Amino acid sequence: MPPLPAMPPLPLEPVNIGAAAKASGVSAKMIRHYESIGLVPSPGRTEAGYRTYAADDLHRLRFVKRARTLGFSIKQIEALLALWSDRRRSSAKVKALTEKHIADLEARIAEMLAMKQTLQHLAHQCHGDARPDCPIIAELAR
Amino acid sequence: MPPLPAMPPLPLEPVNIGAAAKASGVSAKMIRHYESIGLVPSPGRTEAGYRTYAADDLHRLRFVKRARTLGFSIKQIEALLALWSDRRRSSAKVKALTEKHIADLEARIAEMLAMKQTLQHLAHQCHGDARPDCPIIAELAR
DNA sequence: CTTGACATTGCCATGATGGTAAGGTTCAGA
DNA sequence: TCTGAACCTTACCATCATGGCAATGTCAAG
Repeated sequence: MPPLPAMPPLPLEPVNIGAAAKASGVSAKMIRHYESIGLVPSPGRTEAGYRTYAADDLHRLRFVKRARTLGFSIKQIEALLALWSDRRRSSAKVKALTEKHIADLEARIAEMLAMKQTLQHLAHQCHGDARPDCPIIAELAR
Repeated sequence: MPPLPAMPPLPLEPVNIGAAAKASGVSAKMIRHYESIGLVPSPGRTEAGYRTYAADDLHRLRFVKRARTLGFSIKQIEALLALWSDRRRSSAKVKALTEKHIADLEARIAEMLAMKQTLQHLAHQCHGDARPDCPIIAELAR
């Protein structure tokens, strides 16, 4: 499956938060959260106080969702949203932000690969039977 | 550098939390935290209420530190500590726990590699100049 | 005796998300 | 028309591992 799966068409009419969640892939809980931290603007409200999301809002939520799926942090998404709505943006800025994120990912991947290597090495040396001798424990207790 | 670097010899005399932090590589803050959640036992106290760590305590803290360095969660370390002090443990249990952790690592690594792949693909297509056209933004806004 | 380096507890923050509780609204069906 | 289900609201707590700060107490050296 592709990392950024296609989604069903957005509703044209303003919808409540539940439908917005379904349409965007962002949980209602997180939609409210994103609003509270200012990542997405406060949507309209019905007379009863229900949030109503127009096509624009849903579009933005989807953008956020896709960026999260690619592992961008909220702060980075803030920047990406600003660049998105800036018609005079330079693609260089977007690319730089993305490459920073790629570098972060690579660092974390390398760290975890190193852990994995060590662990596999240790696990390989471990009999894994009923006896207590265990190079894994021995290494931790070294 | 090796994932589990050798450490200086442990002090033989009981020490205060600052020296325990230096000797174990665990911050004083985290030592107190581990105590509060029961991961390590409450150490002795001086009359003034200062915690005093004996060689045994320091050994245990080092064990925790090494396990954290390998990415084990606190819950897993709890189990590892129990196995460590169980002379009738089966190495199979240690190995199983370790392999579970390896599998978790692999899953996270795979997820991040997928992100990285997609991002690199997009970044590669992006001019990265002063113009606003940007396939990265386009993909997010799709 | 003062000063500086240490120790104590307690609270708040991170990042992104989930849960739960206590209440109000809307709508469809009996 | 009533009622119940399914929705919505806010507000708080939890996760996981860690850091920071504040107010206060202790110890050792000058």
